[in-house]
Amino acid sequence: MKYSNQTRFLVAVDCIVFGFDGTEYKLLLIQRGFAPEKEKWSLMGGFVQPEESLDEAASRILKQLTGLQDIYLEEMKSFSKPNRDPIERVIAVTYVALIDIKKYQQQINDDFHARWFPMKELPKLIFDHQEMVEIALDKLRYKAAFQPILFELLPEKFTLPQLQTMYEGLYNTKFDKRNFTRKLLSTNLLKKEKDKDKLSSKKGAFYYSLDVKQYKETVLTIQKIIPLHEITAARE
Amino acid sequence: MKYSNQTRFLVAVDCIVFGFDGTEYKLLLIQRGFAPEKEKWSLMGGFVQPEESLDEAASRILKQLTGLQDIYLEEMKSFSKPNRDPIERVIAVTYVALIDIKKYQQQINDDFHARWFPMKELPKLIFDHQEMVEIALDKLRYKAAFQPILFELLPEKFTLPQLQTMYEGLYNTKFDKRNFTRKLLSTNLLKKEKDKDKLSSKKGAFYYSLDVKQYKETVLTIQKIIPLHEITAARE
DNA sequence: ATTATTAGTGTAAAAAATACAATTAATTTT
DNA sequence: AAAATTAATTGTATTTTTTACACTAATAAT
Repeated sequence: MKYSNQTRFLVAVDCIVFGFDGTEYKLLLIQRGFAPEKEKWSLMGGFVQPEESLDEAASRILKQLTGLQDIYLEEMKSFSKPNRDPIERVIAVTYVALIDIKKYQQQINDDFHARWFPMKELPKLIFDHQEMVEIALDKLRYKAAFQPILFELLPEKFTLPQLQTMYEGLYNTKFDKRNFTRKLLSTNLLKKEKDKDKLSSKKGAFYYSLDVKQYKETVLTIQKIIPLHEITAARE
Repeated sequence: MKYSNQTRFLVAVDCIVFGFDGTEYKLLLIQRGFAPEKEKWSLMGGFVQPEESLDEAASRILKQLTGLQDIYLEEMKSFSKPNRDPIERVIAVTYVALIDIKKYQQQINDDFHARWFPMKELPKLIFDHQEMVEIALDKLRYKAAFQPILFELLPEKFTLPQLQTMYEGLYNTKFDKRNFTRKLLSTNLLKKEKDKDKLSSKKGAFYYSLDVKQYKETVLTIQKIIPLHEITAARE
């Protein structure tokens, strides 16, 4: 027994993978391996398979691309204009992933020709992928203003100046460092380590790490991390 | 030219339609007209058609159900477990709509047997529709804490006590009325009318209306309407 | 030893949020 | 007509949060 007389569609998942290298935000792109638009830069995506949910499809695709599992991954929005793919109608559901660039290993499988691009130097992307990235970035700004999700971008140990650079980069602004660190420390998510990062200054900056227990308790809690007027454009 | 060897799927849109009658929140449900689960209560949904986007499909479905156009409607989340529909795999994308109950006309087409149910007296719903509603409600709580979207639920003219009841109902709490009205008036979204609603009290409460110009400028702006500790669960 | 560079820190003022209760307007009852 | 009832309306003082602002500390390079 089936639903008869209804059209069936190709459904794809496209992953918008953001990274942060301590200085700037980057986006992970691949060179598309098949026509149309072969060799053009593209988000990592793939067709949904018969026995997997969309979440599972997104995890599978991300694992293929990065070799990583258990990374931050969240459904964002569907893209479904009938002619968005010139070959055939494809309904795309996008997912946003946040990963620590340093954890990323160019995988077993280098078939994808994946590359990190600084957000300010993105190449032309296929189809509506540019729009997907823009919306994803806006939503990330919105979300990160209330929930401490940007920690997903950081390595185990990071410094307060790195943390601040990360937030300043997302909102394209400068924060006063006394007020910023006071705010972030007041979340109780940070544990001060004993050693310092000496790479970026003579004095060296103490490392901090995420208090994972606190984080798990708090990540779903709403906090005002960033002044609301910094959030400008699209949002959920 | 087509993408060969890929499985195609039925894609449906399901609409979670919230209303508020001045006292309590309600959900618009229909009795499903075909098997399986014929006659059971269900969200209003339908299959995506070949030449429409998902947004267009949602608008079409909502128009069929309510007779209304140009109502608040936003994509929420996909639901895609392979066996969520016992007949055949269907990937559902949900939309949330907010409508003024008083504008709703039981349509030309009464075929759907649509009915408003108080949120606290929902019947058993088919498939995963109950989960959809729960998630939608959580996301509405989140969103309404920052953007003045609940006005979509109100008629042209409403009173401050009604407004407060609406917010208190969503967050299942009580607000101090001096503080609450001060907060809402400070948004500059409200215009005081000359007449009063005499239905719910002897003294009568002045009507207010939405300043539509201000609203259009402000609706995408983030404001802290509700204390953050009132927001508990799911969010975008 | 001096210089250069970035990390780290405290306080006062302003703004926002909260706690709190008496008065007013109109209808209903006596 | 007076009294009682009911819900709407209104202000202030206190606490909390946010903002503005500048000097000292540590180390490497010269």
